[in-house]
Order: sequence, then C-alpha cells, then structure tokens
Amino acid sequence: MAADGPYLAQIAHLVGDPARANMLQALMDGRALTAKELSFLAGVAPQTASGHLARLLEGGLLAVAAQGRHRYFRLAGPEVAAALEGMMVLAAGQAGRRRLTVRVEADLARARTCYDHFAGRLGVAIHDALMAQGHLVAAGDGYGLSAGGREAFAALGIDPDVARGRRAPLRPCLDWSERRPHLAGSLAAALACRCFEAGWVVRPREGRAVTLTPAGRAALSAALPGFRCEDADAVSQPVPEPRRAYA
Amino acid sequence: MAADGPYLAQIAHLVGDPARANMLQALMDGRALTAKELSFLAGVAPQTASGHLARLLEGGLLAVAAQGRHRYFRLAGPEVAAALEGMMVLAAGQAGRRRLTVRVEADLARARTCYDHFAGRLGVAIHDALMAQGHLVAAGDGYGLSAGGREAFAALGIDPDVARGRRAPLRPCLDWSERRPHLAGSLAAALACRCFEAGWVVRPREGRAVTLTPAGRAALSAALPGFRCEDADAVSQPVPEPRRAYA
DNA sequence: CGGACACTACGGCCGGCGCCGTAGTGTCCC
DNA sequence: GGGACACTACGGCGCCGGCCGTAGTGTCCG
Repeated sequence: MAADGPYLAQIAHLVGDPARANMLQALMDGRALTAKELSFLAGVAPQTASGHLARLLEGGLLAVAAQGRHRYFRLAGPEVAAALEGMMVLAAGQAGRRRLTVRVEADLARARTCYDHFAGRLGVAIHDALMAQGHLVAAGDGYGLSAGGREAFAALGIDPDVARGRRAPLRPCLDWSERRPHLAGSLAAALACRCFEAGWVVRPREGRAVTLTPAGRAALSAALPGFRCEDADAVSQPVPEPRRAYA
Repeated sequence: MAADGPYLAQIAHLVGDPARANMLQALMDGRALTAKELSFLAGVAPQTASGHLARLLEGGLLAVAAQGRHRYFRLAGPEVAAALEGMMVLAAGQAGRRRLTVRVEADLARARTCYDHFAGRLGVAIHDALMAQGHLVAAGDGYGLSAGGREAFAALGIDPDVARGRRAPLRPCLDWSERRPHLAGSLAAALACRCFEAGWVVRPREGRAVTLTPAGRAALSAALPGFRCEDADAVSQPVPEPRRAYA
C-alpha cells in the first residue's frame, strides 16, 4: 500500500529547497516572472535558477510562456497556490511557535494578492463583509452569491455570472498571515481584476503587497455595507526593497 | 523580502523525503501509530524511523503521546492534514498526467478517513447530499447548518451544536482522489465518530479504507434524502474497529 | 551582421543527510 | 529481578543534489 507516498514526497521535495521555495513564494501573487528575476529573488546564480525552474516545470508546479528572448514563469494553477498556502500556514505557525518572529512584513499582512485574488487583512475584510451581509450561500464546493450578493457585485461593475461552471465561483481560503479565511475562486479573481482596473487597489513597483486607495475604500464601502478595513491603505512609505538573498 | 521562503522550505523539506512522506500519509487517517508501525510502513529500520519522527515532531507536523513503552504519533492538527491534502492533489494530478497510473487503490477511492472525517466517494456523497438538500449555509469560514440540516444531524444522533466556536463546524476540503469536495470540520468529525460508534461504517483491520455497512447506508439514506453512494459498501469483509487513540 | 543578452547544458566540487550497526535507557511482564 | 521489548543516541558510510564556472544556443537590436 501507500505506493503514492513517493509522489507526495516528489512534490514536497520540489518545494523543500530554499531557492525553489523563494521562487514559488515570489510567484504566489499570480504574476509571471522571468528566469533572471527569479534567480535574483531566490538569491542564486542564473544557471542554478534555470535548473530549478526546469525541475519545477517538469514537476508540474509551474507553467511557462516564451516571449522573445524571455521566458515567463508562473504557477501552474490555483491548486498549486492552494497547496503552497496550506504549507505557509504551517510555516507561519512554526515561526510563531519558536518566536522566530518572521515579523510578517507588515505590508504583506495588510493587503496582498494570493495567486489571483486578495489576501491579508483586505482579503479577510471583504470575506467578512460579504459573510456578515448574508451575501454568501453554500453552493457547489464553496459559495455562491445570494440575490443581494449579486447586486453588490453588479454595483461594483462585475458580472456575477462570470465563469459559471461546475466549480463554485467563491471558495474560502485560509489566509496564512491572518489565520482566517479570505475568498478565492473565479469571482474573487474577477473582483481583484476589477479593483486593479478601476484603480481601487494599486500594486507597488516592487514587492507583493498592494494598497487600497481612498477611491477603492469608498467603492467597496458603498457596495459592501459591512466593509471594515481600517488600515489597508495606511502608511507604507514605498520603502526600497532591502534586497536580501535568503538567510 | 521573502525571508519566509526558508520557513516554507523547511516544512516542505520535512515532507519531501519518501520515508517521512509515507509516514505522514499513513497518519492521514487521524489514527495514532507507534514508531515501529511507522518504521514498517515507511520501509526503513526503526532507528531511521526514530530519527525521522524526531524531526517531524521538532517541525511541528506531528504530536506524540507516550503510553507505557510505546509512543503514539499522530498528525499535529487539522492544518497539517489540510496542507498534506493540498500536496496530494498535486501529486495525484501529476501521476495522472504522466500515466504513472497510481491506480488509486480502489478501496481508498471508495471510502476512507481523512484525518478525522470521511473522504473518497463516501465523503463526497455526504457533501453532495447535504448541499443538494440546501442544508448547508455559508457561515464563519465555511458552512453552518440550516434548520433542515440541524434536523438531519439530530436524526442521526448528532448534536448539531457540538463545537460551536469561531471556526465553522463544516468546511469544504478538496478530495485528492475525487477532485471534488468533501466535508471537513468538527461536525464532519462528529459524524464520522457517530458512524463508527453505530457500526454504520467499519474500519478494516489494515489499510486506511473504510466500509459503509448496509445499516449505515440505510441510516444515511433515511436522514439525507439525496444520499447516493452506489458502491461505498461494496466488497471488503468488515473487521472490528481497531483501537483508536485520539479523538 | 556582429555584439549584447536571456537562457540552457554540462561538469566538477562538496556539503548535507538518509541509511543502518551498535549500544544505551526506560517499561512491561513473568 | 531478569529478560524481552520499544524506542533513542551516536557514528561512519555513501550518495544525492545544490552550487557555480565555462561553454553553447536562440533572440533582439543597431
């Protein structure tokens, strides 16, 4: 029995290298990055990174798009992001338990993208507001929208029927920094997309954190009466990244 | 940034060894096993297993309970099971993609326990029946029960209010063999517990697969009108529930 | 068409760690 | 109390694989 143990080990082994883990984590925001960028973020030479990327590709964790002389790597799909999130929850717990105090970069905990949707306190606030208003109803393998929820999304300029299919358009996803759920799924992705388009949320030049603009706060508050996210647009002088190869 | 990459890598590295992966997978059913049993299941000598277990303990993936001259190891918590499930989804996908044909042991795909609740076609059938009847309502970070759902659970002899707390009593969990959701959470655990107590589901002496008995099929069908699980009680002569440490 | 650039392929170095043998500690049972 | 047993500690062997240097291929640009 358990002939599938090795398969599990194969996947985990891929993630279990610091350089590869850094790359995967950098890709968690759903963007596609080039091999060189990833080599820098992982703190290894480009040749080394190239080898790692080939293995991640072979293992099905990444997908690639060649474009001119660049190759853009991204996570292969939402399942990959979900699996990584699951491990990050454990990692965060461990770090906390030993006071390793990864003082979770304040910016990331405030608001970030997780693959294709929002996470951090912003993501949790959106989840909580929809839940408190009773806009979420159980459906498929997650949530669907009630009539009120559909109105709220429509008010935000999002077609509540995008991507209707077998799988639920909304799904809870445990947030590793908050240890509370935010919303994933195609509708959550559409919401994030709309927020970027409308300038409600902006992505700084560097880093994975995002920022809720005043206009965004207004728009979300109007459409979601219970929306409360005190600090999602707070501070954050766009500090230059300290550039650190991993410890 | 990404100083947390190495933490993620640490966790993944623990899972990324075939022997440790086998052990973790064997513990996925929520039971507690001794070091010797685990060494056998992992296919390594007891000394080697002891070392692995110490590392998994140190890494926070396992918990241990000393009992006489035995030490019973079990998964440290539901988050660990969830993280492993996430990776198993990827592993199953990979295996499929390459025709490695881990012909998922038919028994496991039929019905098994996943940490403390049911998975496989049995778990999915329960999920689907509750969902189809409209018994699930969005709440907390997952589902709660509607009035009808509460009645159904009461009819099964389960207090629908066990473990009411911040976290939702029911939560969808992607099933790696079916690639569709089953139900996790405290109420799902209570349901599994009740099924074992009542003899509706029995656990064979060996392996992680379980079997739905005719009585169990009758009880579930009565309480959940939409319940359909054609083959969950097929074959497989039952055996008395082997001792189970740990709720 | 030649040079810069992104990326990949190959080879050698070396550190980490998985493995088991032997030996030691604590527990149960007769 | 003595022997069996479950488990752990330590040490040495062997290999996997991460690392980078050098070299090669494809692409863009002037």
